[in-house]
Amino acid sequence: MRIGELAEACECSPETIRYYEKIGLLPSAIRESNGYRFYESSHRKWLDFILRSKALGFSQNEVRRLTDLANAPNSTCQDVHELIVDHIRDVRARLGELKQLEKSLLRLESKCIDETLHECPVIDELMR
Amino acid sequence: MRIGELAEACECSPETIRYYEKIGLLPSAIRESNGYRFYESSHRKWLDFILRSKALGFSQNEVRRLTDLANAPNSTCQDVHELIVDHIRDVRARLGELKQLEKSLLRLESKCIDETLHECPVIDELMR
DNA sequence: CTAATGCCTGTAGTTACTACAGGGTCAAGA
DNA sequence: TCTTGACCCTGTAGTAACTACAGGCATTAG
Repeated sequence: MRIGELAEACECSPETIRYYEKIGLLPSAIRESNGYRFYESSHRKWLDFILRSKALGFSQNEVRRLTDLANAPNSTCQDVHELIVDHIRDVRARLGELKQLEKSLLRLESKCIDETLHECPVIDELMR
Repeated sequence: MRIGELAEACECSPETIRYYEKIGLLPSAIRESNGYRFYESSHRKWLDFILRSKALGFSQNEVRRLTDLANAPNSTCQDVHELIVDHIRDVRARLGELKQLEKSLLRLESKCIDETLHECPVIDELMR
């Protein structure tokens, strides 16, 4: 299949596919005689793998490590486990920050009532 | 004070200050005869305002809207309130996504046990 | 006098793409 | 036969929000 079909099948854009190839995340496509990229089902699997990993919040770098692990015959499941545990820690850290943020914002919001700006308590507090 | 002092006082880098000036978020500094930037306490207040807003997760664009509101004499506190409510909605959306992510990752992680990669259930699932 | 700071401008790099510009390819319709 | 439209190609620039130089003055302490 060509890039447009693959893009539709995986629900991403052709630009994204070309980009992943360029940065070496996706193996290069074979070329038709006219220069068009040609893909087989293995490419689709690979791209799906990448997109699913991204959907789980893994960065490009982490996805690269995952694909490397998937390809290395002498790596262990333990390595994958570590990657996931690290990532869960990151996600939890971000969750904590966001919860804190939500609390601060709610406190700020509760101070905000319909008045003229000159007495706006939010601006006052931010300005201190 | 000079840029280094201001940076220390506000706990950010001189580069960040120059950057904020460049994009028009922070009013331009007066220059000493040698070309060095010179700041007064009003600049410090302004920079603090920006940094506090950022700490609350507001984007540059939102911070700009906040500073505009703080400067416009005929705007109402209602406008500020709207900005905050919008932002709270964003934060909550991100919180929801992250929680979902955490759940998926934990499910994945629970499948991961110490085995050789050939049977790694995580890779299998991502590859499908 | 010189070395160490601190300051200046301007550019490039970061992440993960997206959006062109300017061109080639190919099948179907007038 | 010609042209129109839908694809495809490469390469570059833009996004957010900075950070990190490179290359060069200014000032001050020893």
